[in-house]
Amino acid sequence: MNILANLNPAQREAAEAISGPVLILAGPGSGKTRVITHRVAYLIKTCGVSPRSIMAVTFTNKAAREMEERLINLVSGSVQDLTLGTFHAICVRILRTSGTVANIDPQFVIYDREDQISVVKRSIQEADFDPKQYAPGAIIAAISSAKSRMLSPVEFVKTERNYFDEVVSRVYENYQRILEESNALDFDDLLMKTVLLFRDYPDILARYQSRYVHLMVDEFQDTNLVQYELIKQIGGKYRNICVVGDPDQSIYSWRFADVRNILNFEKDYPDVRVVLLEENYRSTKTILETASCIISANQQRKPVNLWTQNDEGTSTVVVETYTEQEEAQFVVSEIERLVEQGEHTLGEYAVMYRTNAQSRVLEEAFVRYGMPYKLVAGTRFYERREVKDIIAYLRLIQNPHDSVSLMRVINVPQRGIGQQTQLKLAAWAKSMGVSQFEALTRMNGESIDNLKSPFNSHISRVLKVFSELMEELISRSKELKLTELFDLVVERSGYKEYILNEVSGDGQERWENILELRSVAQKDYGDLSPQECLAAFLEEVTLVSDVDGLDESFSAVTLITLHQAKGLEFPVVFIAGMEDGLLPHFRTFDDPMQMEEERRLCYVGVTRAKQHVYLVRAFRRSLMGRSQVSEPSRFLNDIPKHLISTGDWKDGSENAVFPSIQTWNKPAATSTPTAVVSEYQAGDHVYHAQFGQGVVVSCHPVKNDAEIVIAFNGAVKKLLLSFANLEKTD
DNA sequence: CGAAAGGCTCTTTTT
DNA sequence: GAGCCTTTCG
Repeated sequence: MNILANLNPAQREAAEAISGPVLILAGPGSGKTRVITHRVAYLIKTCGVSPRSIMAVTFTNKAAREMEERLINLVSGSVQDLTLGTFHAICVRILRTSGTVANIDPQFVIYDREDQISVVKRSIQEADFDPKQYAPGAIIAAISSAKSRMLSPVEFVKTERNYFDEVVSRVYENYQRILEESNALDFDDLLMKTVLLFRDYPDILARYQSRYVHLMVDEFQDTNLVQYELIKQIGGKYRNICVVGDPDQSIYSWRFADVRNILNFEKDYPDVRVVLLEENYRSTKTILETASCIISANQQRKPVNLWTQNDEGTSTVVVETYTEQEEAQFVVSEIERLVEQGEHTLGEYAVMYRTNAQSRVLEEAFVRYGMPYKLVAGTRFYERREVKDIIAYLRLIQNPHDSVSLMRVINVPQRGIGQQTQLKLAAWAKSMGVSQFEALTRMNGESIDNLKSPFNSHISRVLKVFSELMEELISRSKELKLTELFDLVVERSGYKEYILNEVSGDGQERWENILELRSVAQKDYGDLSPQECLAAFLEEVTLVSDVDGLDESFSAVTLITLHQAKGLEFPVVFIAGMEDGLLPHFRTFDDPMQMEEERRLCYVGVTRAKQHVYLVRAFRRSLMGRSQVSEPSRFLNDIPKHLISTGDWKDGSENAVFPSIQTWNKPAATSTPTAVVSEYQAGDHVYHAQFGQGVVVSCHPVKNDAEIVIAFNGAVKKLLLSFANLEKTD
């Protein structure tokens, strides 16, 4: 059987070009993923290349997982030895296995954004700057920018151009020192340290170069210079490098991704073979034309010729509502209307938006209607306080030098180790030149250079209890299975008791999040040693991307940011918040380059759709508390009138009177008497028409109604009692 | 030391 | 409208 039989000529050319550098410029919906997977399958099956010799880089872990699944089907065999994952995940593996020579302790932990903020704050203070004067975010961005150019603190100093740079360089110096002392790497370090490792140790690079005969990189338009360099290094021997991208979908320049990588690729590899994928298989002609008109207004771009054999399809629907609440109601009721007409199932709808803040109002509407939805990374699971606390304990066990985690949990639950004590501990450790944890272990024993412990006997005892707790956990971690260790941590730290007795009353919910984290730890990590399991678990929870958690096992409307939507497709797409100030975002108004990126973002959104696109906006919207009036998105002006319909719910005139909510709403909310509330109690079994069987977690009155939280199979939902239409069951 | 209360500033997008 | 920080009091 010919693996490439079902590809069109251009796709086949791209898949067959296995030697030398290849650049695939793939428009949206042109079967890019298909080409990549078939290319790998072709290498393995037809050309007899060992999976071990292939590295394929994807943008998210989800994309990697899907590619693996498809490959298993295509090659009907194991692809275990294939190196497949994100740049970050691949670099972690390289650094853990080969980094020791470059002084990288394989037990390193990875600092995420929140950890970075905490380190930057400390760094600002240590540099004697006013922490209120400099936004940690801005400094992190500057440091990240430096690392994306592979500048160490020392090298960064030489590039200083203004006072802010000077501030940054001094903070950067502290920041990097704290990371080193903590045996921690941030996201940028993972990439940069790998490139430096290869640069400084050619023999190690040579090993990887010989192994990876074939390299492939997806979403190449969103790679940064370090990632480019890494590919150049590893592919240096065989030069069989295939990169796939679309400049029109470059939307991560704020993360220092650089589209110029595509141009440079053609320069660095003059013998490159360029393949254009221009036939779109995803969208209707109308959708494709709408998208083309939006993107064509960009100045900095080469024209491309996208086309499709698909039908004309329906008009692009442009809708204006009065407020963002009505916008949300329109979206939900429109979906309901379409579903009732038999147009697609709920899982085939997506609602996209520019900012995460927009999701809340949308979510509320879905809850009120009792319509199932999935919010991609709503209040991101791994960023929740209780989840991060437990992760911090586990990180501390893996790597006791991790000062951010230490400071996070040393007094959670409260152990009487307050801020003053923590500051003293930090200062004492610094004076001895050891990590804070090491200082703790010296509480009673000998101190270095006669630097005696600064604590009184009471505090000393409290600190000793904590350090003994950690030492016990560390020693048990060497023999216990991951879930056993997890349970031990939660019990012995006192965290379980602490969280369940929270005064705020959401202790139960937080505890359930911890149990959910535990279920991740429960998964099969193969036959790794306890230490390796712990490392694998921590790596997984740090490098997850939000879309990775997108659950496709049940049918519900997807709520997602435009950035997260990249690479996905849905039959029906709503883009909410089509307003100047939101899309394009007002922070981009004074920068033409950024403005072009906003346009690309809009293009990405529209091109996700297969059948129908709705562009929705609200006339009035509250932003940061204030209610503001906004103009329609300037991008709407670029869509020719003949592609648009404004829907029949509005009379079309500029000053239309907006229909009252009731015209699209379900029957008005009949207020539920408070007495009914007590009808439901935690533990009751109930039935819901869409979610099925569930158990009541909590129920409390709000205004004339009640908010009821129910655990359904696999998902916990918060519903408004009057809309939920519950049936009590036994 | 810790809990509670009040005041402050933001909010783009994320591996 | 929320999360973070500071202040205040016990």
